[in-house]
Amino acid sequence: MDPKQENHILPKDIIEKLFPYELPTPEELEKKYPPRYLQEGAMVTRVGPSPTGLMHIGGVYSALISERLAHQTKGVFYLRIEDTDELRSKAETTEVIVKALDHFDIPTDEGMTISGEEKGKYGPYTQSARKDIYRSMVRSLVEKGKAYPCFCTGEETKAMGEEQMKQGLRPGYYGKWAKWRDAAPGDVSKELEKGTPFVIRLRSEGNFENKIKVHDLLKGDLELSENDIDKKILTASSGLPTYHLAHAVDDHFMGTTDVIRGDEWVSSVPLHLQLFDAFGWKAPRYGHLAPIQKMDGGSKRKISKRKDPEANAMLYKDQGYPPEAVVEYLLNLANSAFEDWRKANPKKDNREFELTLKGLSKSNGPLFDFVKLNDISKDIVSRMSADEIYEKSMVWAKEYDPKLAEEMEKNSDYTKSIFNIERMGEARGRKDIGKWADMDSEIGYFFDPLFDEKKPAVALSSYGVAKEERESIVGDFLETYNENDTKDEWFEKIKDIARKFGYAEGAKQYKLEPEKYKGQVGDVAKIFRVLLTGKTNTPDLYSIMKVMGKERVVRRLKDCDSV
RNA sequence: GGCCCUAUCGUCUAACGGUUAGGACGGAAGCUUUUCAAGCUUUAAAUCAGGGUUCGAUUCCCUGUAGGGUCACCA
Repeated sequence: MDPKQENHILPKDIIEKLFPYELPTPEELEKKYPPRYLQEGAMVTRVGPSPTGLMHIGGVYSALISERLAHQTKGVFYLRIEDTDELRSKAETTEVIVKALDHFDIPTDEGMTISGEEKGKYGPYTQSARKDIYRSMVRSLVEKGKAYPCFCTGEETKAMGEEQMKQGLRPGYYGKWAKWRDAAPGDVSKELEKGTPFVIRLRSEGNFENKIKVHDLLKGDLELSENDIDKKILTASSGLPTYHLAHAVDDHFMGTTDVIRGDEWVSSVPLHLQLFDAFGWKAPRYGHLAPIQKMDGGSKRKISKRKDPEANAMLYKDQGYPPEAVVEYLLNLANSAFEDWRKANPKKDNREFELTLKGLSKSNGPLFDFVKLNDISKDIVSRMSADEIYEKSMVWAKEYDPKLAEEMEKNSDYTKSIFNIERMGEARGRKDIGKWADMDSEIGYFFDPLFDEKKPAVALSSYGVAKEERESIVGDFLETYNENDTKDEWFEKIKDIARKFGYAEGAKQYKLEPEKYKGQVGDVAKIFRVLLTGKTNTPDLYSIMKVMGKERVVRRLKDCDSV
């Protein structure tokens, strides 16, 4: 042992008082959590959210990347609940996290499950249940003189930081500011006697002037200063570790090989390396992800749990985005080659896309783009069958739009034929529904009770046609309307009406000689469309009439008198 | 403010030091037996600025500028 360090080792009896617990020894822990036997190249990754009641979309993003990397290499992906913040953690909200991962189909091999039980041999997977492990490891550090107790109060350290700032110094517990670093054992005893609360700090041997080279999986080679701050690693009274210690201890005993985490940890890497080194462990590889950002006023900023609803992963469920749409959007952010892959393999499961470390984009923080998400989502829905849409949207509607769900359920065959419009026999359907929350506006009018609610909107729609003319047009149509007409026959009748009332029978003729006509056949069709649906943009009108059935069509058209 | 990282169309991003700087979303235009959507065709749109190094720089170096991160607690 380094003789210099030996001088700082506290007497045994003091260490006993520091840790008056029955604790496992590090050797016992090593035995209990042996190395994992995995094939060469297998990655062990994890996601470590804190249970604050919300799952952040960024958490889903890093979980997704971690999960894909692990499973593509036949490794292990696990969930660890990081609830070491007593004030903010709410135990019951672990469920939120588990459900979110389940919703986005990000399967975990170990950790808390949806049934509320833990699986895996490296548990417990909740940090608050691992206090003895942290205490044991911190004690071993103290025994080696690599950590020590500090009795400063929060106010004291705060005041110290302010003083340092005032003097233009780097704030932090280091150098001569590290009051308890070399305290005499007697002073320590005295405080212990008094029962002064204390924390354990790492005795840093680093020098801020020294640079270390770190290879980041995502950012490449980085040059960082050594850590010289005696960081707090354990709150003695609660036995709870700080993130830093918990990270080192847990990721070591749980066998993590690759840590994918947020950007905000980059500057802590030297500390973490120091910690692994102090324990004599091999550090994992690190990959730091830039945060997803949004535009706020004129500048970019990280999307925040508190201010931005879109930060909440469950928002996307509430809105009825198919989970795979969100996943594919995130995959695309992670690696833009995904887009090309998807184009080349429209039908494949996105799991077949290989997310390589090399391909991960070195983004500096992408802006969340809802327009793009919508496009991806519409594409995914357009590839679903009518039955699939029915099933999935039903699950959503039951929770979020009971009225719509009721109608859909009562009229299931009718609803499916609605979804089949411009979908039957096509490779892909209309690209109009992006999220289930769109359903009410996109197809709600098919159901009489929902259509009735929209009537005021129908009345407001401008037809561009005088009421009398509109009524004669509708009257003419009803005289010859036969619901068994083929599309061509049906369209001929519409054209007849158009001609009769002075409209061009096609857009082309109208464009050639606009002065000769009142409008074109599309304007005539629009009258029927608005009367039937309350909208100016809908799927193919002929199909709509077919699906609605004669009775409903006639009723709604006749209704035009009252509109 | 110190330190670290980053800088390509509006957005997400490609491009061994040699490309007409590519793609996607969005925009615009056109085509299509009715609207809307899709589809197809076309199109506008970018290397932050200034200095180097080099035959040649989006790419390497320096400076500036801008953005992000971090520096008390929390994770």
